[in-house]
Amino acid sequence: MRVRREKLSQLYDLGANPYPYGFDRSHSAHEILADHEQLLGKQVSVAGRLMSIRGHGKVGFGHIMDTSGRIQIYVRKDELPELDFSVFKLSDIGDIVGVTGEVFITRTGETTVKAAKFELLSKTLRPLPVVKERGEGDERVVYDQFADKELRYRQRYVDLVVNPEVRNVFVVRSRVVSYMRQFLDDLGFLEVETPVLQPIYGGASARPFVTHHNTLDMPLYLRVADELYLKRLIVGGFDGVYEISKDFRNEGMDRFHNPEFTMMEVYVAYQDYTYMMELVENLVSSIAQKIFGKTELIYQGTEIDLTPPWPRLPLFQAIEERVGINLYGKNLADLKKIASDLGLKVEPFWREGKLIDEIFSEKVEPFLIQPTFITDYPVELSPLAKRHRDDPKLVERFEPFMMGGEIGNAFSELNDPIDQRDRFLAQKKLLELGDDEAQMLDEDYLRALEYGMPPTGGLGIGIDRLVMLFADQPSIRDVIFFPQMRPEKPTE
RNA sequence: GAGGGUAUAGCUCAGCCGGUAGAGCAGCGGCCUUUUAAGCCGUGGGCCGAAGGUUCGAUUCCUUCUACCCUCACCA
Repeated sequence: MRVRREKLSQLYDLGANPYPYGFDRSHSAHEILADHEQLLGKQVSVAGRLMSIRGHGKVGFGHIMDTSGRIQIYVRKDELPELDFSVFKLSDIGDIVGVTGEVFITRTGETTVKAAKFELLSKTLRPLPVVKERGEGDERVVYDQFADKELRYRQRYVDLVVNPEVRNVFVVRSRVVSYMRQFLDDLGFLEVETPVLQPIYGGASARPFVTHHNTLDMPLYLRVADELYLKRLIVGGFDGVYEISKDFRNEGMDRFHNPEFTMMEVYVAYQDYTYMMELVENLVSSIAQKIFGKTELIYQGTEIDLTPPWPRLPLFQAIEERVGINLYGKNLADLKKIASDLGLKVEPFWREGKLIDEIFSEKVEPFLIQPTFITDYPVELSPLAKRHRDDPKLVERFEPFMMGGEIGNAFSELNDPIDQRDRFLAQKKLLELGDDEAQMLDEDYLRALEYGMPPTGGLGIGIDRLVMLFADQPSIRDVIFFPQMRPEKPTE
């Protein structure tokens, strides 16, 4: 770094401005490579980060990288102003530069810009980890990777510069969200925003983050879900609303969980959960269609076929197929015995719903690789879902599973205010029993339901997990720019 | 929370059975007017994660701590 600062003052001495105000680009690197036949001999301007330098005395080569890709540049002492050549000589890998000159093809056949002007656009003071590559495609060997995962997550800006495939993950992420938005807009749904800071949290079983508002002198919770506010908007008369936003859950972190994560929730009046199933499979498969041009993809070496319709499998049937026991109607003692016979560590305070859920997550979920809707959950697991039309012990709920994990949650929304109050009261009991994830009773939400909510289908989809699928990434940290980390130790 | 792993140069890593460190790349200086992991010559660079212990002597063995990674648990 000291050396770079010296170079900086040398640049000032030469009369060069290491931090100018702009640069007019005529082409991106990719455009020049793609159009090189038309552009041969023509003047172009490109700008980007200098990723390699090969000096040869009075000549030099280098590659500059912009968002679109890399292009080689060629600098000859006798073909550009003396100042520019001196500036080139003082350049380091990582510097941001602009080059103007004509396109030609080198002896070795690479399309290259021969500099008539070489301008420094921003001098770097920290050395960039240098990645060198040799070969193409499968033969490609990368040297000196910026490989330390911790550093890559902490200094994502460096990761993005040095590891181009990382940038692509986030391009995919952006496209997934944008196609999703387009899909929902095309259905005529309204994108809305609801409070992140909530006096009462609800809509999911999860521990919240708590904060405090000074003026009102009251605790506020960061939302764990958007659900209850979006349904208030359905009460208010919108036929379809959706929100794409961050939710916050004060829970553990692993490759499927980050304390803040992105959720899409959509609510549609006059529809039920069967409509939402079709919506999910059409939404996901159409995103695949737009990204890959087909509805199959490879995730971590396994082919996943997203072509609708996806199988619908009732929860109890799914368990029975895997475990060989039908858990429906079993009492608490039976369930405990079955669970421990299956090798699960049973906690004494678990109730029927929790036991069924545990058996399912342990024995069935990991095997749900291909997209599958698991349907019809026990009522005690789902305080906001409407009872099943054929069986009051179940609710009309489904979760889409794939890659051995859940990517969403949906139901026919409970709009009976009296039943809803009873469910809240049951949750309250759980809360008192020590279940710190049980939901709070929300009087205002009940009041909204008492004003009448139409039959409604609702759905939440975990965007991060969907992006993991589409970008073929093994961890949620790989699809979040700045995943949560412990604070850095104050060094330096 | 439990178990395992890792921590050595800017980066990636080597360093056996204890004798205070090495490679490639990057850096710096030089030569080189079509190179592409450019080449050639030269050169600087390390509190071997922290603290303690064993020992004549610790990067190496032991303990503790810290950070990160992985697996499990928790968390749908």
